[in-house]
Amino acid sequence: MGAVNGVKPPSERVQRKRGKRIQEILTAAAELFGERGYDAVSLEHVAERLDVTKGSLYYYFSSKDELGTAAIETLGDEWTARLEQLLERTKGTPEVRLRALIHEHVTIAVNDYPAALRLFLMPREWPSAQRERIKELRLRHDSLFRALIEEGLAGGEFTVTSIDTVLQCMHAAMSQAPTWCGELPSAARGKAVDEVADTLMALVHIGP
Amino acid sequence: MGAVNGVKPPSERVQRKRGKRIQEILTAAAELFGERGYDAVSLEHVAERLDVTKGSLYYYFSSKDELGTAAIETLGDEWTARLEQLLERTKGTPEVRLRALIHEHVTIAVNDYPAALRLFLMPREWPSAQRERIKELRLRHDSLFRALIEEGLAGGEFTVTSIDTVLQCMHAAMSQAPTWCGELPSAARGKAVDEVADTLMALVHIGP
DNA sequence: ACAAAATTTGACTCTCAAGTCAAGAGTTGA
DNA sequence: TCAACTCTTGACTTGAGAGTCAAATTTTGT
Repeated sequence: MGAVNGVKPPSERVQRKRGKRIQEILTAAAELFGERGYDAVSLEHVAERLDVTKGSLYYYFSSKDELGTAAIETLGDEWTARLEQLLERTKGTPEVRLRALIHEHVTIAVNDYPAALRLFLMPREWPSAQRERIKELRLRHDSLFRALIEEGLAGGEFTVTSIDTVLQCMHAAMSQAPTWCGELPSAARGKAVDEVADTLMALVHIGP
Repeated sequence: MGAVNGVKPPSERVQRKRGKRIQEILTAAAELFGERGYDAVSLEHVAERLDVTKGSLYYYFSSKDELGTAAIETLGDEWTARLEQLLERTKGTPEVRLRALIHEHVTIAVNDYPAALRLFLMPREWPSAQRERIKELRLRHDSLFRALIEEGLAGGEFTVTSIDTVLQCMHAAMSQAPTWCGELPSAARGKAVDEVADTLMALVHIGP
């Protein structure tokens, strides 16, 4: 009864090539979305950066939303990986490590993806089909911060009113940072990022 | 030499009426932009809310950007006025007053204009012609917070690394609040807003 | 009541970006 | 080499929203 599948599967080599192409597209798209935001980037922009035409993109992705979601996922993975690496090479108290994490996160945002964070913070911009996926990404990312804060709380180094609220405030501030640090002359940026990190550390040290 | 102005100026009553109409339009537009953001609202939406057609809006404003800027101005004025009123009726230490200010600000954002704050925070969304105007609005608004913080610093109640950074972080967090508080069942919102206020107060009490 | 002025309408144009697709170019493997 | 498959092209359709405008409607002042 099962119909015999009449078409050959593509060879492995061809599949690998396809996978590579998809990665190239996702990287280009992630960069653009991260620089200018989802709505502001058209598929022609993405195609242009790759020196192809829009039509090709539709050969790999069936819609802008599908490409967009996949690209954000790529971006999120890379970002999280960089933060994890940072944590691996940073030893010390939760205080020291949390500060380093914040600093790295803001640095990535300011230097590499000035518009990326609002993609994660604002589900409003996304078609509802992709919301859940975005939330998951956000959660994984959040967990790096959360784990450190919990560790600090357990050790009595940190105090907070509500850990969720602290996380939300922290992320909000870090997401906004590119907007204001981006305007600064690059000489002043380093200092600005440091100040953000110092200031945000206050969130886990409630009152006198 | 001066050419005689051959056209009658409209009567005062007519002018007042025109002014009122403009206010109606601005109010409707400010509500919509505040709820859904600038790009997501078309002039047809605005017109629909007023039970007229798009064409009428162009009788009063020459472009969407002009209407948009004016509407944001209206919204900003109203918002600032509410905050000023709050301060008038709240006496006490800078600590008490700053907390009340934050609380009120977040409450307005969450209840009335969930998408409004990003219009102020993200110059990116605006055509460059309007940027400066928006920044001024933001500045006036900021000054309420800044004044209180400076007062607290002078009195030795507060400590900060950088007052500008604190303000930026505070605004970023308050702007984000509607996104996450909005998802909560309305019973939990009050508590959430309180926690945001408590948490943000930590920003002006830099640690031990 | 009526002419002039103010306002509103709705049909129109323009532009931009998403999405489609048949035909052509390039690759692969026998 | 050649047939089948993979990929790319560019011209196309479609839809949404900004902006225009002459004509119709409503308001105003006399």
